[in-house]
Amino acid sequence: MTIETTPRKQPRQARSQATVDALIEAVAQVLIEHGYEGATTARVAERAGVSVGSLYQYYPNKESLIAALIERHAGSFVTAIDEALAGAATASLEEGLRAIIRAGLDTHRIAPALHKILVEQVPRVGRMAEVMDTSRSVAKSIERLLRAHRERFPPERDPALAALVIETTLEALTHRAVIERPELLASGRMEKEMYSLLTGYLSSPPVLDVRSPRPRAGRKKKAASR
Amino acid sequence: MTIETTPRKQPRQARSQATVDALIEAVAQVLIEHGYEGATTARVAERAGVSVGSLYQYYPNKESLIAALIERHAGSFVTAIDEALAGAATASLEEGLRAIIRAGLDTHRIAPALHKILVEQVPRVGRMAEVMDTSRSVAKSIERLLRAHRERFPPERDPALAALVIETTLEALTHRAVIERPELLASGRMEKEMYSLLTGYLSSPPVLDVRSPRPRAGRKKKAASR
Amino acid sequence: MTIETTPRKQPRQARSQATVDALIEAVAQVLIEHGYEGATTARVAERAGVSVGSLYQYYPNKESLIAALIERHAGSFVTAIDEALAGAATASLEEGLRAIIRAGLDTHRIAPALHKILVEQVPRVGRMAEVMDTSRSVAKSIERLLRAHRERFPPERDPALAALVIETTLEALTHRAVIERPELLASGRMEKEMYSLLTGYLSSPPVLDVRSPRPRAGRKKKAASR
Amino acid sequence: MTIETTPRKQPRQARSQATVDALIEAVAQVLIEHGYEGATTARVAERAGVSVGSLYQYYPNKESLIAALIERHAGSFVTAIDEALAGAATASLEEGLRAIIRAGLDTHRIAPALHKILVEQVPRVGRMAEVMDTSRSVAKSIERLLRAHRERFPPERDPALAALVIETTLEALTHRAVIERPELLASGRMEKEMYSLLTGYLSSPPVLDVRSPRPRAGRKKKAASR
DNA sequence: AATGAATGAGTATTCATTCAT
DNA sequence: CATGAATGAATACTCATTCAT
Repeated sequence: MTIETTPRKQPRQARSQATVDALIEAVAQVLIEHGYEGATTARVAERAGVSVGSLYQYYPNKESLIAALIERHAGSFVTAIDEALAGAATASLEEGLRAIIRAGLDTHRIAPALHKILVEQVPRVGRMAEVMDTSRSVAKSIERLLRAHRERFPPERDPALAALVIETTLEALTHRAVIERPELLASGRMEKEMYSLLTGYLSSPPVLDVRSPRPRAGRKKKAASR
Repeated sequence: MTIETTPRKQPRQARSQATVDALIEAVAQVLIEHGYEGATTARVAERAGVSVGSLYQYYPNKESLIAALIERHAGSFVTAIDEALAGAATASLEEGLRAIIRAGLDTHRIAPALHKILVEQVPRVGRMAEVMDTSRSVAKSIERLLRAHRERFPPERDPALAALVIETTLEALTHRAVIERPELLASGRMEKEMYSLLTGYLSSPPVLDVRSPRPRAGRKKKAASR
Repeated sequence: MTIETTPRKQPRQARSQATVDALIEAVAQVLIEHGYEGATTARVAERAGVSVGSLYQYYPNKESLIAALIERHAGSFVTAIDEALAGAATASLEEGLRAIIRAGLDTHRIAPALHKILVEQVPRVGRMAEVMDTSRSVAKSIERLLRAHRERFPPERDPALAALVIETTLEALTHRAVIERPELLASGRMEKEMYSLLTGYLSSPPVLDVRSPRPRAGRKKKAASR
Repeated sequence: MTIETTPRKQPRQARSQATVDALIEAVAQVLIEHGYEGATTARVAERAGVSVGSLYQYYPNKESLIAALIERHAGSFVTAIDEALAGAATASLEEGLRAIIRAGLDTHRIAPALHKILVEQVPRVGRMAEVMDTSRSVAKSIERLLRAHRERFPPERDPALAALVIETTLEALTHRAVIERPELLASGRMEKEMYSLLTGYLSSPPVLDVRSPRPRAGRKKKAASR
């Protein structure tokens, strides 16, 4: 009696595909217009120009419908990152970081309103939690980038952890900018800050002990005072 | 005809105060156990050991009840940060950063499960959006810290923007750690990474132009290659 | 954000029409059995043999459902009056009056119990107030009748005012008879009194001054003493 | 287990009486301001400046409270009519009618807003039905007036029935004027129409048979053509 | 007597989901 | 395959009434 959350059928006919597309497009629109609470199946179906019955023909429940929408967006995001890295992989670490930053910002620039809703209102529960989690995949890509430039970091640096940190911060900054400070996106300032943050982070030596800072901890102070 | 979201009455009798406390405690528990959607007023009232009627005697609607819970938590967070900075204000920039990091992590360590729910499931809509927004206040505090050490940064650095970046990243990293990688918290590794991130960011010179990186951009490379 | 009170959708399938009919019939019955306060949507739906959901598929709220019932009755009443007058328009004033009286009584004879509830318990508020107000329309019809026989009245008589008086009194008398003295209806006595009241009223000269009746105000006394 | 609807105690102390008065005054105000549905016991108590508990000290339930209000108003109305007739009893029939008309209008002029609510919104159910029925008493008074001038009517005229008709029409016209056409009250026009209606009615001979009107029914036509 | 906190049955309304046509 | 009518469990919220203080 577990709830199905995967699409019900792989539409093979053109008409079916059109319906599926219309539905996804419709959820997006309805989500933007009415918010998560206001996104009823009836409204989505109506907006898609099909009947509720048809909606359920392709998606077993509301969750799966929204999941599909998210999946598509998340997917395009992951793809963008990967492509960016693929293109820049051979290049320098800096090129790679820039590529990631730009890919992230670009993807979010497409449908900021939708992203806002997705981030702010859609509950990260059940299937949705999984689907919304592009982080792991993106983090993996970043980790790969870092490992490709292993010689640039001291051996104490854990690439997986650094990748997690980078992914998390980039995502958070992108969302905040998209949602609250779009002008920082347009002007390119956010991009600069992100770049500065990442290069600073990666060049900064791993902290040995944060808890008991020795008064004259030479290295740390120096690093910070530069 | 706007919806009231502020508590309904200031309880004057001791009995009332107990009811209010029980309610807040109950929402927290129910939220953790049943998630946002499952947090019905009936359940909360039952858990609090009072009647639904009593719930509505003090909170005009479900939203205001949850908002009250959030407010309390958010409040304690902001307070913690401010106290941390107050204590460290006279000290070095580094002390200040450490204090902020630790205050953030400490606050979230108290009720990570609740925080998870709050962050992942509670829709940032209406009143909730406001109440959940501690960022602005915290960012202000951070900005103050940065300005107090203005001589440490090149003039191009905008303290307000830097504060926004710091606040955003710290919050995101804290949440991620709390939610997905508690062991990073326990081991203190996350704390180190955060510190490294911030010091690196602040010591890294503001990027002049990200878009057209000149092949042999001496300074940047150097900074990054450290 | 005003409350909708008009029916939600025009049923297109035969099944729908049946549901709508069943609902209207059900409200009437429930109203009679349980009174206005006892007429819950659940009860109505149950009596109609449909689910609450179906009720709300056709009526956006309880008010609109009851309004629909009233509208139907009121409509049939207005129609009856108009038909009565249409048929009697060419005839004498007396024929017209008789027709109106009878139409009113006849309509109310159909469902006196329902009328009782409607008159006594349904609050004349919002939409209901409008819908219940057949008076204006009926008064207009009466006015038309009076004007058609203008030569029968002294010029001081204001047909609009007279129509209002006639409409009001007929309605009140009908209701009272229906509710408290059904035997007066059955015996035809009420009909006679109404006729007598109207003809007396219309033949009586408009009073010139009620406030300071001169002791031997010839005309008035005479008129009254007849 | 029948519901009590009579006041709970006869207050003997001055303070009690003040509370009772305040409560009655408060229901009236609340009724006017918020309508019947909006007249909650809490609101009434608050407006009266006492606690809900106190309200229930004097009235066993909401119904009895409103009933008390109605009773007071109705009582003053009946009293007014009776006094009017007592004073005019010895005088002519016309004087009596005028006195009744005026008494009715005067009473309603005092608190038209409250009357509107009472008539339109308060459900005539249970105790309320009784209390609202001043008609019987007033009709009795009118009947007495008519009998006192028995010689003025043909023996076929049933004084009880005529009284019922008069009472009903006067009440209805008064309410309508109060509610919808206050200007007719102010100008005195309604008073004239009422007088005209009553004298016309009483002077018009009882109709013998309404159903088969003889084409040349001399008397009736004459009466009407006046 | 007075207070006002507490009660909880009761109600309107929504919306994901099903299924006969 | 599509439709949209029908379902009914679930939920927020109200308010008359009680009763401990």
